[in-house]
Amino acid sequence: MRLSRYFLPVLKENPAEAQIVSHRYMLRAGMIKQASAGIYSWLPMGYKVLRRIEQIVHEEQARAGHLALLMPTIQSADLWRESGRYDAYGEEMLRIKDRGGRDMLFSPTAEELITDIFRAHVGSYKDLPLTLYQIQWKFRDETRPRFGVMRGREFLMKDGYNFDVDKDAALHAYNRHMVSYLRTYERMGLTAIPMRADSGPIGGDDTHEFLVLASTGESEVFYDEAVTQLKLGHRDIDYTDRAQVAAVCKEFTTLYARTDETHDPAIYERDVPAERRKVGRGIEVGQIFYFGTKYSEPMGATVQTASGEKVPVHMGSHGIGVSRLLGAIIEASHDDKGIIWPEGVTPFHCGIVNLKQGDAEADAACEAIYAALTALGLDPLYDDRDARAGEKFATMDLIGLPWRITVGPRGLKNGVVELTSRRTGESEELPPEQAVARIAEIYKGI
RNA sequence: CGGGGCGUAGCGCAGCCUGGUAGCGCAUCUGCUUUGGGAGCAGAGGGCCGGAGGUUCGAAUCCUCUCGCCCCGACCA
Repeated sequence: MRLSRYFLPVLKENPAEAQIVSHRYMLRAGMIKQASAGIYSWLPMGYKVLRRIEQIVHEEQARAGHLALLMPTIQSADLWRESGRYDAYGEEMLRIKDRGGRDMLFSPTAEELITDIFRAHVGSYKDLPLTLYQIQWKFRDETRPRFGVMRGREFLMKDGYNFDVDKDAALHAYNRHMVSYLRTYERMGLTAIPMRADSGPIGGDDTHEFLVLASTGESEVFYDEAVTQLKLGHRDIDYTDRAQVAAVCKEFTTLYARTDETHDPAIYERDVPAERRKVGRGIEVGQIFYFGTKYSEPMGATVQTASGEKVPVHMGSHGIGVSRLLGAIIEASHDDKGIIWPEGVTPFHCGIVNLKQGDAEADAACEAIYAALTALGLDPLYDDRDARAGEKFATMDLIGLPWRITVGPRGLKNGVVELTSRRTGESEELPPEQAVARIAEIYKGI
């Protein structure tokens, strides 16, 4: 993409309403525009990152054997009356009447609808296990939306639902989700720690929240410092292997890590050596639940077992806050100049800064680098504006592309361009072809 | 939902107390000069001051109502 042809309305000054860094930078980098309280338009660059995050979520869900589908945002109240949640959910649910006076709602979550789909089409234990998920907009009419996309009223969420024949199988689904989530967050450059949590209105016995440590987080967290060192890495995982998946979960949930809701000082002090006890704040970027037959029983979602008996299926639900992740990633990765995108989610793989637009040699060198990167399947952003170097650098720093190739007459005289890491600020001079090769190398396998 | 605050040009703000026909910086457009970290000079365009009533000869400014947004707290898969 050429910046002169792109829509990137960057702001030089901080918008008054933005209090936290991710909100400020998302507005300043031209990623979002507020439409009303807690509701945002996603401008091209914000939308690009959003889609990138979605894609990672999809890929990791597919790897775990889960199936994508899409359910409507507007749902009939009838199903919600059946589960009893139409009255129980409260003011957070946006209620609407259609022209026929029928009660409708904007879905805050989809247990009812997915259960309805399941009971209509599945009747045998042979069809299990089954895990269906979607990435769809949700609406929760929060009394006080804030922090930009971190706590909006409308937000994009991945919500998944597993259906299993018994509790053991459902707990395997739970574990499978935990592992797939760990991998998902790691690919985005995040350290998200699973913490034992409260089940809240969804109900159920087992639930973990995934927290990204950040000083602006809404939850207070207590943890063993060693938990932040755990890494899934590229290890091979067979998601159908119950023992292997359970072992990974054990590895990641044995060390103490809890939110203030479930924090137990006695256990904390008993199990965590004093020098490793950490108290901080975290951003909740996902949660997984096992809730058994809470919805399948009242809604009649049953399967026949091998012995011909009809039993309610065991279910769980699993969410990732996709739009919130943008905020969380920025909170976890920025400096005083702007965003620093991890390679896994960056909107463009690298920036090309032409220091002297209009100079025949510099223009030609930039075009050649642009073409070479594009030919390799990479997506560069070429700042071809007729602007001064300082402005181009400031823009690149703000929007946070992890790598920058700087091209100017001075370097070209010696046959070199500059390759700069946004994260470390370190620069290296090398011939254009080598710079291109280095970028290609960096993104191999990401 | 309780408490506090703010709506004036695309963004950031001043003017309001003490009514007299709207201003600054950045951005935008034109021209010239510049060109390795948000350039300089000269010129130009852009706002019925959130909305509706009221007081007044006259309202951005005073009064009433209303809408929107932000902050702290409560709330929150």
